[in-house]
Amino acid sequence: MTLLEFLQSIQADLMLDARRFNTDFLDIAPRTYPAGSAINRQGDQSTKTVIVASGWSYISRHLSNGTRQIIDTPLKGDVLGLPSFDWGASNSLTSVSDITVYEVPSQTLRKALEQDANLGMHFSRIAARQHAIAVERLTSVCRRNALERTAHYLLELSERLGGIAVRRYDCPLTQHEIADTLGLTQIHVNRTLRELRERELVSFRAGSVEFLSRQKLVKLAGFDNGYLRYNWPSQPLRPNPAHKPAAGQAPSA
Amino acid sequence: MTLLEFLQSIQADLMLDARRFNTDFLDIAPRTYPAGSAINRQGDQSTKTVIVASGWSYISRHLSNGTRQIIDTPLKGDVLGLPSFDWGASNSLTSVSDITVYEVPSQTLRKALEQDANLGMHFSRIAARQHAIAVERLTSVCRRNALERTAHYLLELSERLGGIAVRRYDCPLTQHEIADTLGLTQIHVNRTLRELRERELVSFRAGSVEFLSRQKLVKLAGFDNGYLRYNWPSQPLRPNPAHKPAAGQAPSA
DNA sequence: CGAGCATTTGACACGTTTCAATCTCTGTGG
DNA sequence: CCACAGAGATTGAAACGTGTCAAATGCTCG
Repeated sequence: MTLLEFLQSIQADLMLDARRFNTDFLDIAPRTYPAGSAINRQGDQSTKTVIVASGWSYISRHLSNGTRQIIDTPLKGDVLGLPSFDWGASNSLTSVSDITVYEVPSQTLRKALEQDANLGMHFSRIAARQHAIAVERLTSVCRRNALERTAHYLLELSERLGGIAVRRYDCPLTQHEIADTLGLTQIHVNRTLRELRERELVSFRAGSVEFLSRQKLVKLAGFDNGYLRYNWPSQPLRPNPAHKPAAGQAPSA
Repeated sequence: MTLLEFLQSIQADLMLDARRFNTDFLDIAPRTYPAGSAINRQGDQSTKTVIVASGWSYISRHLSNGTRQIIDTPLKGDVLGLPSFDWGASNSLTSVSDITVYEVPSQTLRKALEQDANLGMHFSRIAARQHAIAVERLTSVCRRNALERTAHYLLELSERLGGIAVRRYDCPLTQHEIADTLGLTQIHVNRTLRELRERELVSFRAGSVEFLSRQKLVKLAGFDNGYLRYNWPSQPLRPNPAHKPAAGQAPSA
């Protein structure tokens, strides 16, 4: 199996058990960390790319004033530390639950990139999506209040986990971690979640997120899932029957 | 001249007059827009990549609630609409001053990418830097107050314009545009700029930014320019004498 | 000279933070 | 089996930063 096929399979079908794949010959090691591990620390000179197989974690940056900002919570299929992204040096990766990741040495990636032009395009799409997520969060933090922002975030997580059909999902993030993600305080996240619950929009209690009225929530948050779509090219560099443009999800907003 | 050489030259030496280059045979058209033009509109199905040669502009996103968020103010040498980045559809590009850009058709880019493996790496580095800028802004907006945030932004612009040696620069952005960039109101940007001036840190009046005490400003903002460095690989895919890792700037913080 | 846009200033309102407790779990040791 | 500790969640009251509203000033261009 090529690295490209591996990436495509882990990302195309989120229901698959990642361990089904024989990745030995790819020089990719699946590795498990317990909850609360520092998989990468800001400042590390790491030279590996990490692909999330299962579990929750967060990417964070620590500021000189003592605070931290959570950049994103990568989910199954997300790729961290793309080639040329000097990622490990400036970001920490901490597991929230037990987590399984594939760690790809830079050398392996370099070779694979030389051999397969489509792989570069694939990484480019992944990078584009991650950038779109960061830009959407920036927009959210600047232009939406706490209620809209939290609603938007919970909707984004649901779509990234499995699409618009998801009615509820487990989320092990603490209110403090959500606060550090959305630029709020833990206390205000608490009040905001209460209001979302009292308005019968979403309920987030005991690690379980349940949508009560997804439609109203989408409207409140001004949520448009377009930015989460992988932008498959209409014509791959070489024939590639695996993916068509139509593979994207239908908009929910 | 190859596209890669063109990109390298326009980005390596910001002092060069971009019009010196003969770009005809690259199928790259230099094009000038007057101030206030909509070079790209959110929703356009554009299939071109834009390289900024000179002038100021901003990338913005419009929300359903009527507000807008300015994502970035690209400067000379910045590249917009990288391949796979479904950029034009979700972002607007508006000129603030008269601006000259190179517009590269997707087809040209596609061919160039197939011919030169280093070009893909080059774009990857550009994408990484843009992502780092977005992440730093997200961090800034979430964890710095108006004073620190504005200070940080003015420092970032100076470094992107010419490095730490820049004592003053012209900036045609209005307070309203800066507000839409930093997640503030125009009125509060005004108050903040006044305080920065009264504290004798930076002066921003009549389109001119002048550093009064860059050292104190860096400290106030918690500014570390590491995220602005292009992450040149230690070993390019093929020998490439033009760039070495040491080509980066020295940290200022 | 006046229109239009950007800037500047003041007073007040509001959203979010800060501070201080209390409450609810869950796991652990006596 | 219960007491306890510790982490997370919840609530209230007050403080603070930024937004909102309103108006005046300055600048530039026809």
